[in-house]
Amino acid sequence: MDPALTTASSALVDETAAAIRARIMSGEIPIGAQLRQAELAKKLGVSRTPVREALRQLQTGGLIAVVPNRGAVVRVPAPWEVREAYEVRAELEGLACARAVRRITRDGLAELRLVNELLRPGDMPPDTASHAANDRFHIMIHHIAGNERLARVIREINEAFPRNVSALVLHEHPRHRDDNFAEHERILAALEAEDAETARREMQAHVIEAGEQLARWYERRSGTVFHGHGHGHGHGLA
Amino acid sequence: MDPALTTASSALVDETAAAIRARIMSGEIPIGAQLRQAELAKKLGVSRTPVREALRQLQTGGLIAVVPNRGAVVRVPAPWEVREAYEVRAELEGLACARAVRRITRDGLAELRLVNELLRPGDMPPDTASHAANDRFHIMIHHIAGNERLARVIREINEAFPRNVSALVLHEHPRHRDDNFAEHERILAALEAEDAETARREMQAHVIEAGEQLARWYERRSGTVFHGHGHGHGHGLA
DNA sequence: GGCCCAGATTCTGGATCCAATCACTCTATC
DNA sequence: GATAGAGTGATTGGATCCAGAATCTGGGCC
Repeated sequence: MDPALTTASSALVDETAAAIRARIMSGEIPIGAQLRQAELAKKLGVSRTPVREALRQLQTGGLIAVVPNRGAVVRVPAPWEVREAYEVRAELEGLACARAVRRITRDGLAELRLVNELLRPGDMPPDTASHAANDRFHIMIHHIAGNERLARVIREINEAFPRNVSALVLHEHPRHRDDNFAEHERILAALEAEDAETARREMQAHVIEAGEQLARWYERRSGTVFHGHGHGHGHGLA
Repeated sequence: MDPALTTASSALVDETAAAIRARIMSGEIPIGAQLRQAELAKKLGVSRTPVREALRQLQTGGLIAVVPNRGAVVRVPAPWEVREAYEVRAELEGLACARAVRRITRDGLAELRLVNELLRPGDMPPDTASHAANDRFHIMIHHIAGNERLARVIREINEAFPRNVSALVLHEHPRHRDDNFAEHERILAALEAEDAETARREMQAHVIEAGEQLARWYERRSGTVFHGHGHGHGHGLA
């Protein structure tokens, strides 16, 4: 990638941070769960020091919250936070799309279509693989846009919310998958037509819609689930 | 502010990070300088542990680069990095402006004008105070926009580049100050006219222009200065 | 029977210790 | 005289130690 932005660091902390982030993203460590340093250290086979620095990194990213003398917890996003973040993301993904129109090649467009075909309704059962394809569709556009900072900021926003929830939302109703696919198709059409403004608008609407679904999920969750009383129930680290 | 996004953490590391960041931002620690943990710890009156975690935080922000086993240095931004970052920032500040149009009050507008008056050409000599006023002008708009995530992302982008350089650029030529003031005036006019699209466009152009000036400064620097703070052939010293 | 206070346990956060890595220097050889 | 190599010094990174804070439990009191 880019040697300037790729802060290599000391490997161990970055690997530790990546490992913890992955477990949160996959839902293995659920939102609201306590992150005990000693437990993570033992599980990952390192001492507490790298774990502490890794947690600090994740805290900066906003994925977890560290309260003084009380440790770290996986943040439970409030619905308004999701809407705020996705409004920002929509603007940025719109920009990425507008830039991509001027830079995309025929091969790139074909590849993009290929990825989106994986999301065509009816083709496959709702699983995590199709959600990965969904991510890849967006990431490919960021790459085509050719602005590393832009891609990085979007990625940082996404990393503030566990992906398993997004996957859940995408698949909880067939309607969502159908809409998602159709929106992607409209974006592809605008890219092919080299219509930057339409591409931007379609992508913005697409992201806002996804954010709204996600926000509604968190709304339902806060309405139905007692978030609290988490005194050492299984932690889920296996 | 917001208890959810304000990751309070353990105070000491955050204070340490803020202190180091401030020294870099002010130019007291120049770009390219080595950041030795023991030295910083002694200077700040803490042990190396909080310093290490603070450096990790700053690394995540992109202000410094940490190379394994070789310590941290204040990053020297490449011109293309500045242009990339400011293109993203322009988009986001444009969004902030568009949102602000729909939310600003008469009092808010008056306050904004007052701050910008501090930047009127001829009123004061080029010093850091006027650059602080410049920052405040933008931050006030972010606040009025009422999207904390948006404000935070913009702030994070700004914190990737030392502010003293921005101040330097703003004042290195009277022309820059004049342009800067005039652009702010156009933004204010659009805000007062409740013309969201014009406000957005003016702010975008304003930020892009500032980014271009900053990028040019780094271009000149890399052309004239040995970057590497060269002890390359200095073995005969002392 | 419920509430409040005190002690003990657990965990985080700061400091210190030690090993490993890297840079720099001095020397020996070509 | 220049270059390659070994040795030494400095600095980072990982592990351990210790103190402070919070929580949980148990007992006493109302």
